[in-house]
Amino acid sequence: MAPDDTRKGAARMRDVARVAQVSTMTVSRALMDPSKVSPDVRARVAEAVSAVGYVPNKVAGSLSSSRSKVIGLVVPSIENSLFASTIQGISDVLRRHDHQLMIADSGYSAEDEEAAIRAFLEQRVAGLILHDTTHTPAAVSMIRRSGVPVVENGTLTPSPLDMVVSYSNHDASKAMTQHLGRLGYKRIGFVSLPSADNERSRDRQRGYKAALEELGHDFDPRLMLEMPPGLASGAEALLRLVEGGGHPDAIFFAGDVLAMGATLECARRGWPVPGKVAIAAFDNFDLLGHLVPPVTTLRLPRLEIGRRSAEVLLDRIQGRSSAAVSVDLRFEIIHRGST
Amino acid sequence: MAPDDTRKGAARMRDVARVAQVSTMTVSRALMDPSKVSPDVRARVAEAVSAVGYVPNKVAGSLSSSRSKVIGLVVPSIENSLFASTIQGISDVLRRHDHQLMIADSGYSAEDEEAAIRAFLEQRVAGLILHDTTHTPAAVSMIRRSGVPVVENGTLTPSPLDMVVSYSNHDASKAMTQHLGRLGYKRIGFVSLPSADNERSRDRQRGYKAALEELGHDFDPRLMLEMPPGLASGAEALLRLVEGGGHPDAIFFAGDVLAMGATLECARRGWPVPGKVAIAAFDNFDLLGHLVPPVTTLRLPRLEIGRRSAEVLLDRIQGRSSAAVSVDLRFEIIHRGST
DNA sequence: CCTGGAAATGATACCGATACCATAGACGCG
DNA sequence: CGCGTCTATGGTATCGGTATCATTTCCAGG
Repeated sequence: MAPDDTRKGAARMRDVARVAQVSTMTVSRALMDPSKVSPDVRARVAEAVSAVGYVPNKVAGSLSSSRSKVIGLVVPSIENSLFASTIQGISDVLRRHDHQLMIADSGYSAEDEEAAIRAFLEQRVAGLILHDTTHTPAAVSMIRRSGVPVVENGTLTPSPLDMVVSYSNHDASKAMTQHLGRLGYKRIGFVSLPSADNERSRDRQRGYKAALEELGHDFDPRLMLEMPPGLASGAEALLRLVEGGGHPDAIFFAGDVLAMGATLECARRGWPVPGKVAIAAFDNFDLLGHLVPPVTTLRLPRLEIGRRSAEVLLDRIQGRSSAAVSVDLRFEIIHRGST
Repeated sequence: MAPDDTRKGAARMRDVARVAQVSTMTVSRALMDPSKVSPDVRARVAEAVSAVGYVPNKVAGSLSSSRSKVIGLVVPSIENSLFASTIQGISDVLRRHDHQLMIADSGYSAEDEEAAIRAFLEQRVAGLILHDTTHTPAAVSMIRRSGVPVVENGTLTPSPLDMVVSYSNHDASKAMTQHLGRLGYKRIGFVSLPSADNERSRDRQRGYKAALEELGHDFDPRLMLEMPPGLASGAEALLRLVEGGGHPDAIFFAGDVLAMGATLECARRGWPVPGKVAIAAFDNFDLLGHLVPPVTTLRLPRLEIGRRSAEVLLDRIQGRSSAAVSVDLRFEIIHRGST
């Protein structure tokens, strides 16, 4: 059967070429870099493209040019809304630069992260953004061999794979603890997520202890707790610390939505905040500002982390930079009624 | 220069083939369908793969086989945590089936949705999941011509592009309104998102009116409002309705976090809920159950929508189904203290 | 012992673009 | 007027796999 216009399936570049009466090479140029083609031809190609309903095949394009416009992102959990802002920031920048975003979640497991990374490398992504800063050895070696640029953004790790964009969890935690100290609180409790596989969590704990030391407070293990994330978990942590013999006059919740759960629990019990106990949070959910009382927290540059991650990655990909990059973004304390 | 083991760049299948002393075709088979090669060869190939650090190139594979394992998802906003559960559900199922997820957001604009769809089709995705049910004509025609299977899941639209997985916004809205009626509320207010480009919002409005009719209540335009999403917006809606002459004794907030903003505003003002006004919500943020008072809301199958969307899409892609699919998922009313 | 067919493997074309180099014409300048 | 140079365009190899068909080997069954 001779090829004709009625063939099934998507139109290919050669169909456009035939209609426009030029070679495929010229069509390719007309689409990639119109300045290299005469206005006349450019118009004929444009016409032919819409006539045949041509949708370029980037798979073939990527293979041929060994370039891709896809970025792979691995977050611990998609459902956790804390990451949503960062993802949005990445997405915004990528869209502006005509790149695509692939997402996978590791479920907080380094093995699943490795699998996700492998899948992305198989897709020959142009770059990777990883939230976590701890990886399996296999993942590290795959990434190294592939030569793909990487941005990590969970915390300002001292030994990055490649580039880092984050804020310092240590400094933020320390700053908030000192803030509480300066407000006159003497027995400052601290609740974080489990630190076992979580460098961020460890950084926050170290920051807390560093601040206590500078404040001249003794560290009291009865005032420190690790809890899984969640509203109920925050409420439970509150009760355990308040009734646990440590007699806290303030508690700093450095983990996902824990502070919210604790504040709501106080409301349910009618405990005055900060009368009974002061509460400070780590995450900047806007909701915290609307609770009664509004909760003191940190403003973390989550959207900015996403944006900058995408930007430094694109810079590297497009050869505008080659140096090691480490971007330390600012955080800020938002003082509110709860402390 | 003769090819040798020290060449730069990623190892290719032919490198594996050389080391394993077989043809590339055999390597391909050993990786794709091990049952088609002898155990001996299978072992040699496996060894060679790790020896050279081979990472298959799916770009080349997709081009050659004209199959892909990438699914494209377009949501109105990534940052909006309501979609996060759905995305998580999709991601979970895709991971189990060895597929990848590409995400784009439309920023609630049909034009941007079209651009995202075009980009996905250029990547030759195997399937599309779209949250919205209204699309530009160009988007519709591109999708049709491409033959790519599509799932829409914003609402149970009567005229889907292809497959639908959702719950009925109309029925859910009606059910909640009737619930309020049965509780004895006589002047039920209703706040939704702008309906102009939003079929979901329109469905909810129609459900509200249908319920009023069945309850024998007259529709009072002073009791109905459209507001943009957001906490502050919910607070404002509350004030406008309460002080607007409609004298509501209950308000049903059928839009993102509006109910939360309203409930928190009541707390700030010391208005008893439901003494001053009862409040019901549409979205099932778990937070709503922890407010004081806990807020009556709907349990919507967000995670399930994601899972089922991915499942029906994969079924179609893998040829296990071809019929039109419309999955109507259940919702549920969670009665709490606010009503 | 011959033959048919299944199992294992290989040779080669091809997927749909882009890279690279060649070529034809136009134009400027000594 | 000849030559170099630049612009616009095309021919062809190639990216790294998979599809298809051919080939070889081996064994069962008559």
